[in-house]
Amino acid sequence: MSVSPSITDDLAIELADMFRLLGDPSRLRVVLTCLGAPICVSDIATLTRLSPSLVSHHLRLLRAARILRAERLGKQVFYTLADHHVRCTITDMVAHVAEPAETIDTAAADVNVAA
Amino acid sequence: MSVSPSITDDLAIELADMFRLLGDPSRLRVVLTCLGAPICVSDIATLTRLSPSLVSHHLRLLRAARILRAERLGKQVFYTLADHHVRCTITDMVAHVAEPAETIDTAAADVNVAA
DNA sequence: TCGTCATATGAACAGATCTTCAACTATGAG
DNA sequence: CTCATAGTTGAAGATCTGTTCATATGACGA
Repeated sequence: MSVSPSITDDLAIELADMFRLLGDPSRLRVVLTCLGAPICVSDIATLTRLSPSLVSHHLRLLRAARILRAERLGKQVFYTLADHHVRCTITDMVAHVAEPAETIDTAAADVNVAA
Repeated sequence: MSVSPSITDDLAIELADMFRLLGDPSRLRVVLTCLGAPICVSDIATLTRLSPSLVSHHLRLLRAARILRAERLGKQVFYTLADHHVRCTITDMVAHVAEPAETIDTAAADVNVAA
């Protein structure tokens, strides 16, 4: 249930890299645009109201992190989510921001600090 | 199933804020330290090998974003995850970085683009 | 081949942000 | 009250990062 008994620093860095990529509003909007059917760069730019250049810069980072996947069809390149874990991650975070009143955590009941 | 038909820019900004907070290695390590039982600031500092001052700075941001929750017991302040959505978010992202070979997405199967 | 559309890339600047250091508040013991 | 411990806060600086502009690549049609 818990993420892991002990998470190495390397994993923490890798994890942080992923979250950091989703942590920019413009770049996140690019990702959100790719939640549905595969979409080409110019359409992403139109929907997000970002310049094609900027979109391309962001797409390169998202591709490198395997958050998005690219596929060329003729002149256009279509982008989709690389795997469903990213979708779940975003869904969970949406649930978090959507429930401001929910502060009662079920887990971590007893205070048992080792040292 | 999908996150939402259309996500507003405000939500995107709010979402990005959350991800950005998890996007720093030091700050993420602070959060990871709080995955288990409530833990006090000095213990977080020891485990993460960060200065108490820096830990406190990070904790303030994480508290403000309702990622962590604080509770005072005597001189010490104990921190825990504010809700389970954050735990899920991290778990999903761990799954993402742990499975580099998984590039076949179950959703978004057919490429059905007009253009 | 040439021209055009779609996308990608590199350099450079402005703005944000992580970290440190010092000083400050709060709680409890003697 | 005084002291020590635990934690917080503010300012300042070095670093990183998002964005823009200009240029380059790739693909298709004439």
